[in-house]
Amino acid sequence: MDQRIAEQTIGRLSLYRRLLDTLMRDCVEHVYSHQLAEKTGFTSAQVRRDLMAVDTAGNTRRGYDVGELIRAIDDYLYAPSGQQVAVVGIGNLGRALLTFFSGRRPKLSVVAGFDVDEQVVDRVIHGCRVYHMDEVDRVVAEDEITLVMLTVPSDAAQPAADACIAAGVSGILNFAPARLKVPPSVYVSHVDLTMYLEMVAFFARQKDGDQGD
Amino acid sequence: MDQRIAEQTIGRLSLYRRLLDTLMRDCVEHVYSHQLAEKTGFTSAQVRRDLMAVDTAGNTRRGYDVGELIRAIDDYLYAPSGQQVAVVGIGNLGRALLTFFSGRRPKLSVVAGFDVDEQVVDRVIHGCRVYHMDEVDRVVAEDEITLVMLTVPSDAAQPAADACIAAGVSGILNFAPARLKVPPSVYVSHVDLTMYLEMVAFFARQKDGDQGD
DNA sequence: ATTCAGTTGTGACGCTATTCACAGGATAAG
DNA sequence: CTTATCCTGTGAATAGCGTCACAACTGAAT
Repeated sequence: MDQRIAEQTIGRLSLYRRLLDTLMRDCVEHVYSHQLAEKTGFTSAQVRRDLMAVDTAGNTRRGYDVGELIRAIDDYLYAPSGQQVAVVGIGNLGRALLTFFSGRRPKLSVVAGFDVDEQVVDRVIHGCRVYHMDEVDRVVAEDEITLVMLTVPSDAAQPAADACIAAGVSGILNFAPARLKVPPSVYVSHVDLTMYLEMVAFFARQKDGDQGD
Repeated sequence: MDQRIAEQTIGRLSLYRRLLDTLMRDCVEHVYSHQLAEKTGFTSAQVRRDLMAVDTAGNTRRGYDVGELIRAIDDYLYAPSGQQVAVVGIGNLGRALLTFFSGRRPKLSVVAGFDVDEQVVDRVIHGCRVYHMDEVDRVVAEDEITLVMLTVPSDAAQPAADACIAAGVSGILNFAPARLKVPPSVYVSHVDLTMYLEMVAFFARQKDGDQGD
């Protein structure tokens, strides 16, 4: 974790990492930067630039060794012991996330859910126990949860985030359509579905207008 | 829809637009760029720069008129008649999106779902009829659907996208962890949940290491 | 041994988005 | 009417990211 690294680079590394899994499964041993570029839609220079961040060295004739590259990206991207994640807000979206992430990435385990609705508290969804928000301090400490995905209604987002931060969470993936204020020691990323849909609507319309290109 | 506009600008305009709704509800009549900046976390210069794209003029003493600004952003961002949206892939995430967008933005109505599973086909979820993928051509034409949200398993993503494009869709919001190849007349945006979570994991860890700032 | 084709790693460059900074303008107060 | 204040709109400067292009290298073929 040496110097300042661009968010975009981390995003692309995560993408390469997933692609490498499929290559590994297909028993591919080596891969060129231009092949990774082809599959991701970036340029080969971009791929090589990104891989400079991780501790690896491509062979100038065979490209990158798939196994070695996976190890290098894993070392760079993931905590050795993994990180535990909770979903806060067990509505439709929260449930979908519990299902989606169940066993998807080995180093990121979703281990708990939180809600305030007695109807879902104490239920087990996809192997995850749902706790009442009142228990967030205890459960976050006990299960060493460092990350939460926040899927509560927008007016509940800030208080819920505050509670999680007080409990010791250091990263929040926020799905509520509200901007969170957090101390500088906490990292927040906003996944704003409404914004994404409006962006697609705008640019799709623009493409329709331009007819092609 | 004049000249080339940055994707980020459109995203921020969508954000300002939503914020303005709450101001309007609170009967606020005028707003300064620095107030919008405060609420969104951008700089006031950024806000003013973004608003240059839309047809509006702030008053140098009172700031922007809230109603006037809403009108200007709406004119710029939305098709006068609105756009119809479909959800393709009615799993947990698809259902969550149907619920989430139900009546959320007046100019973007989710009007249909598609799936291949006979168990969900013909059911009505949150006011949306679910059709079989075989009917995509007919339904897209009849309901004038121009956008889809794609929430199918990753190996079904490309064929599903191709079918939608053939039916006339011009914008795709793809939630499947797969990069889509589409003709240049179609706009695609990838919402890669795994990537977002891994980014949060990385930067949260980095903040933990740095202890603050 | 030599040549050759095709790759990596990276300094230099260029482009685009953001921020700075200030001229010009509106309003309220005196 | 004049002054003081605090805003907007925007040209210019800056920063950040991605691309170019090429030296250095590898291994296969001859």
